[in-house]
Amino acid sequence: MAEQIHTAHLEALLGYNTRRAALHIIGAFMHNMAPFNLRPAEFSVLSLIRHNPGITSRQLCAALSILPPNLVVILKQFEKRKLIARKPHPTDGRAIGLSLTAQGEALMAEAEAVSAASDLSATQSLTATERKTLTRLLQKIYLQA
Amino acid sequence: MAEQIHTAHLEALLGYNTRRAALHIIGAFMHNMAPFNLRPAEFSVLSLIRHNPGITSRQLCAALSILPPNLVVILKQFEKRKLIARKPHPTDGRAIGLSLTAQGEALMAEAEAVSAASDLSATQSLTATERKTLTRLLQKIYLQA
DNA sequence: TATTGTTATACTCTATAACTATA
DNA sequence: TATAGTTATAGAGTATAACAATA
Repeated sequence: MAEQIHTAHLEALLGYNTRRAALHIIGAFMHNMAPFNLRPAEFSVLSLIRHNPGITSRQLCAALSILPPNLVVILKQFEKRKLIARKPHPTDGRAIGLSLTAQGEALMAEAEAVSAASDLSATQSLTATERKTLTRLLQKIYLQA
Repeated sequence: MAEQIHTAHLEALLGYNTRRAALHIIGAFMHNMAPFNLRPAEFSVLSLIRHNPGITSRQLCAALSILPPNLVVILKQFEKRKLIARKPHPTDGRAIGLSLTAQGEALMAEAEAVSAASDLSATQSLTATERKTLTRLLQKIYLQA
């Protein structure tokens, strides 16, 4: 019962290690973002809108691998919270350009600072160089193919 | 509309990068494991039972961060598929020791080979050295604290 | 005909409360 | 009283099908 469990075989898999590390970092993220009432997907949507004013739903879905029906729910809540504004797209009558309200901008200025601090805190066992190396290798995986 | 979306701010977050990479690798894993009818959590449970015969539910939950009620469902299906056997624990009457049946052993011998191949294929943009470095850094994150 | 945004809905994953039997 | 295992259920997260408006 008090025996040591052998996990070496699982720990040889990059899928297992990546998932465990992601859960660790994102767990801290969710805890630190709770005061802002933002979950990971919601934060990333607002962040992309902030740095790409006028972005459309379709572009958000493509960039974040979110399915359109699920984004609709997120944007609806943001509008209710007065964090985003919808403006007709200049050239495409079907599309709608998204941008942050002053309130959304204020929220995200704080939230992005907290997210960076949370990231550092959750990976404080790494040196700055190791963080940079890790970032490069992870992006090599999902930005290829 | 055809504008380039700026994702630099998100890509500076380790949480974002780790999650995207995990989704990439685990997507391949699920695709390759479909013939075995094993999803990620199910595979890891069977793998731990295989390399730790006699392991208990509680030990599985602790090692894999699975909540007991969710493990019950998984084990019930495994028993229906005749992949695992339950034997009373030698010293603790409350606990039950888990082990693979011959059928479960045969399935996992194949499944673990496929999982390793899937892992390599999903990270083929990395060199062997980079994979080793990545594994070390990821484990440093979630095995600490 | 293809695409943007939307609705409704289903399925999976994860989490909580409460129970039983053994320690 | 504490722990191992279980039941039932609720909540997120993710997925598919089908539609209206515009290109």
